[in-house]
Amino acid sequence: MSLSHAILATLSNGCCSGYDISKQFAGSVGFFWYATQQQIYRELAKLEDQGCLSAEVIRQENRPDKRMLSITVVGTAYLQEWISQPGKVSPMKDDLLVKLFAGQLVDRQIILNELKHHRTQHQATLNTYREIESQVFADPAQYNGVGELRYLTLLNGIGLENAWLVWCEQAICLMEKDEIAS
Amino acid sequence: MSLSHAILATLSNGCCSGYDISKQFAGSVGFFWYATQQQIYRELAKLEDQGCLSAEVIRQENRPDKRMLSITVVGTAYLQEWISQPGKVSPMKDDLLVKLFAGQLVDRQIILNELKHHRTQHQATLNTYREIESQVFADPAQYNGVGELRYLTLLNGIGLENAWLVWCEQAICLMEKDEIAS
DNA sequence: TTGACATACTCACTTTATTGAGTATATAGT
DNA sequence: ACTATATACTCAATAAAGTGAGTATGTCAA
Repeated sequence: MSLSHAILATLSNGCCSGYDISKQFAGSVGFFWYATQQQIYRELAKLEDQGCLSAEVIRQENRPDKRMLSITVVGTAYLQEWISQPGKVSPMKDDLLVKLFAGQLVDRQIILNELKHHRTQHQATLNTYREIESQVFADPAQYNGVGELRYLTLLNGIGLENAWLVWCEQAICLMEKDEIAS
Repeated sequence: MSLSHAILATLSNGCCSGYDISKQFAGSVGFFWYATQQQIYRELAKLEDQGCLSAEVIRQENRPDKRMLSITVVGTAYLQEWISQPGKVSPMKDDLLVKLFAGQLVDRQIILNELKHHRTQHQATLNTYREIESQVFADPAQYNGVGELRYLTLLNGIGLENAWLVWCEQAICLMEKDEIAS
C-alpha cells in the first residue's frame, strides 16, 4: 500500500511532527493521496516500528510538546525501492460515474443538480491549483531539481481538474438540452 | 461504501449471475469502479442478506448451475436513495504522483521510464474507449434514455484518459529536455 | 488424454480504511 | 468567564478491501 510511501515522501522533504504531516495531507500530497489524521498516526507508528523513521521529543513552551520525525536510511531505501518498481496505473473509483450508470432510476433533475454541484467543486479545486501555480511556480528558473517534479504533480492536477470541468459542462449541456426537448 | 451500489447499478440493467457481474466489472462499470471477483461475491451475499437482491438457481446442462440474481424493490429504493444524496468529489489516490513527489530520491531515468510506461497504458485505455465509442455509440439517435447517461460515463473516461496522455507527454518532454541540458 | 480455457462460485487470512470519540495545552477574541 | 480555534496526539470498534488459493463442471483442440 501507499500511505506509508506518501508519508515517507513528505518526510523526505525534511523532518516534522505527525501533526505537520497531517496538515500537509490537507494541502500538497493530499491532493493526490487523501488520508485522515488517525490513519497517518497509525501508519507512523508502524513505520517507526519498522525503523523507517526515528522520533525525537521536542519540548515546547507555548504549545504541546511534539515528536519530531525524520526519515532513516532504512526508510529512504524503502521509499527508493518502491519508486523504482514499475507500477500500474492506479485504478479509478468514482461515485459520480456509478450514479450516472444507474441514473435512469431517478429524476433527471437530480442528476443535473449533482453534475452542477460537481462542476462547482472542480472549479474551486482548479482555482486553488492555478493560485498555487502563480504563487509557487511563477519563476521557471526557480524550480529546478525537486521543484520540477513538484510542478509536474501540479500540472497533473490542473490537467485533470480541467478535464473534469470540461466534461461537467458537456454533461450539463446535454442534460439540459434533453430537458427542454422532452 | 459504493461497491454495493456499483453492483446494484449493474443489476438494474437486468438480472444475471455473480459471474456475469464480475465480468461486467472487467468491462463497463469496472472502468470507474474496480473490484475483484471475491469482493463481488462477498458483497452479493451481504446484499442478499439485506434483501436488496433475490436469487434463483438455474439448472444448466452444459455448464455449472448458476444463481440468477435480480434486484428487489428494496434494492432499487436503496440505490435511488444513494443516487439522490448529494455527494462529494471522490478523493484521488494515485501512486505515480506520490512517486514524483519524492522523485528526487531516485535516478531521473527511472522516473522517465515510469512516465513512458504510464503513457503507454493510458494510450491503450483511450484506444479501448474510442473503440467502444465508435461501435456502441456511433448513432446519436440510438442512445436516448439510459444510453445517454452511459455515453456520458464514456465521455468522462475519454476526457480523463486524454488529459493523462497529454500530461504524460508534457512530463516526458520536460524530463528529457533536462536530461540533455545537464 | 492432456492441458488450456471458460463458467461458476467459495473460503480464509490479512491489511487498510472509516468512524467517532477522547485527552491535553495554549492563544485569541467577545 | 466563555468560546472558538490551533497544536499535538491517542484509542477503539467496525467496515471494507486486498490476497491467494481452492472446488467443481464442461468445452475444445492438439
